[in-house]
Amino acid sequence: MLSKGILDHVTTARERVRAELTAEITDAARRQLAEVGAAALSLRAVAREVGLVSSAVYRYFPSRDELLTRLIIDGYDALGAAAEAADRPGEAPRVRWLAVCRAVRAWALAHPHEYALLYGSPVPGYSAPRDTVPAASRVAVVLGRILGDAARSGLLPAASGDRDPSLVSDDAAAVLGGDHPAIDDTVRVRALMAWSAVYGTVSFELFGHFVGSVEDGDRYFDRAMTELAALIGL
Amino acid sequence: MLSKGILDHVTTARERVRAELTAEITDAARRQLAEVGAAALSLRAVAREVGLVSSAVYRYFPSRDELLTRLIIDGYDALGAAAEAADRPGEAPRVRWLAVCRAVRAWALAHPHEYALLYGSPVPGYSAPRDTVPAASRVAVVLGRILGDAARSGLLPAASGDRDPSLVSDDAAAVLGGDHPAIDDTVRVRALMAWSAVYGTVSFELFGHFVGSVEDGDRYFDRAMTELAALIGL
DNA sequence: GTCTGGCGAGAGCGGCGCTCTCGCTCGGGA
DNA sequence: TCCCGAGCGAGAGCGCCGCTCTCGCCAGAC
Repeated sequence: MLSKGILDHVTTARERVRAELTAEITDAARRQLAEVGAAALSLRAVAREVGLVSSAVYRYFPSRDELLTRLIIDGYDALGAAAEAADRPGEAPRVRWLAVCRAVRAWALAHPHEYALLYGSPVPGYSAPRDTVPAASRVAVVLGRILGDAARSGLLPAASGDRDPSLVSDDAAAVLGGDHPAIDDTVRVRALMAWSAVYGTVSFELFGHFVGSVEDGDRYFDRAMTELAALIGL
Repeated sequence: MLSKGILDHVTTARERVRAELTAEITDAARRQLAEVGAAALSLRAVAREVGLVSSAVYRYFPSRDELLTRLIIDGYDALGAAAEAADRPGEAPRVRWLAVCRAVRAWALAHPHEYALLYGSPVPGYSAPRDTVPAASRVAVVLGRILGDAARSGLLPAASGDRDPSLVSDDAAAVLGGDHPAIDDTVRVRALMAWSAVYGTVSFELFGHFVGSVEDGDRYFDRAMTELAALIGL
């Protein structure tokens, strides 16, 4: 290890087998997560599943929380990919909105424990929010693009042009449709609110807060999301 | 213990001291919860704080989850009381709506771990949703009463009168303003959606999903809740 | 061909939830 | 007033958990 040369990206045999075992561990952890949830995910059980003694796993993940962080990032990526795949850029904005919302809900219902890990209570003392931001933004980017396309196609009414970075940050404004005369802070607040309302709706259903209030979750969800689409002008 | 007579509600000395120790345990548990969160709440640490050996606590709570269930119910009651106290039945509906929403957010910010216990990921395998329902409904009852008062004061426009118990249950419909020609299923869906949107907004802020997007949480929250009020017609 | 860095195993620490057994004590029935 | 058993707290212990440290080995880098 004298120097870091040009060909360092050529993985050595050691690095390859290490990457493979790391993947094997995260796969086992993901299975555990899906079965018993994040709270009951045990590094020792993961180790048993991959045929290692528990201490050996620490060669690959410095702590249980690091392993969970890995699963969080992977979860955000999977959810983001599902949202991106559900978008149909040619369609009308409200059709696209509903399709993406449905995809988010479907992913959540199919992966309840992973969804809870992403959007439920933060599990450890405080994991690593910074690493997770890019992956976590993917759904927001999809929804923001729908809003921007709607504005560019002239669907949204003219707006006042209010702009206050302390209300909605510049970064978020760029994602939420970008610069367009039909998008001002009122629209951005509505969009942000709609975004969190989607997760509020999915979380309530998944965490049982709709028990006794909503019977047909599918139909309720579609109607709620349609109301939201109307709120942001789609 | 031959019979359960008329004066059984007169607590015996034994029952009184038992109730006192039970309260002491739940108080200690609540302090622990506020400090370290539900995931790290340890029955042994609670026992240490009240000066008991861990096994003695099992005389009062059959398991850690039962203790958590107690804290969940207490939390719902505290939040519900805060919401009820914030309501001002004489004021305009949208003023009342905003006041109650602010109270919910304020309580959540003041008791983040308790809020996470109530509205974050369900902690155990599955606690006891049935016992918690009455306490959990209190906030919804307050918001529903505001909607009903608005309808009775003629603020809401006439509605189509749609009624579909599989979309919104009869129980929920009774809470959400009750029977009134201005309240149909569209309004009920909007109200239910607004309710979950409130928690989506608070949860996003509390769980860090607004980091990088919203700087001034107070102002954002007020504007978002105002948009919601407009959506349900207040 | 050597040798060293990375590896897995093993033992062990403290803490956890929970169980069971054992004496004590004190309140309530006689 | 007495006595006795229900209810109690303590203690030991089981099998988990996360995490640490040490040791011997072996293969891959030079």
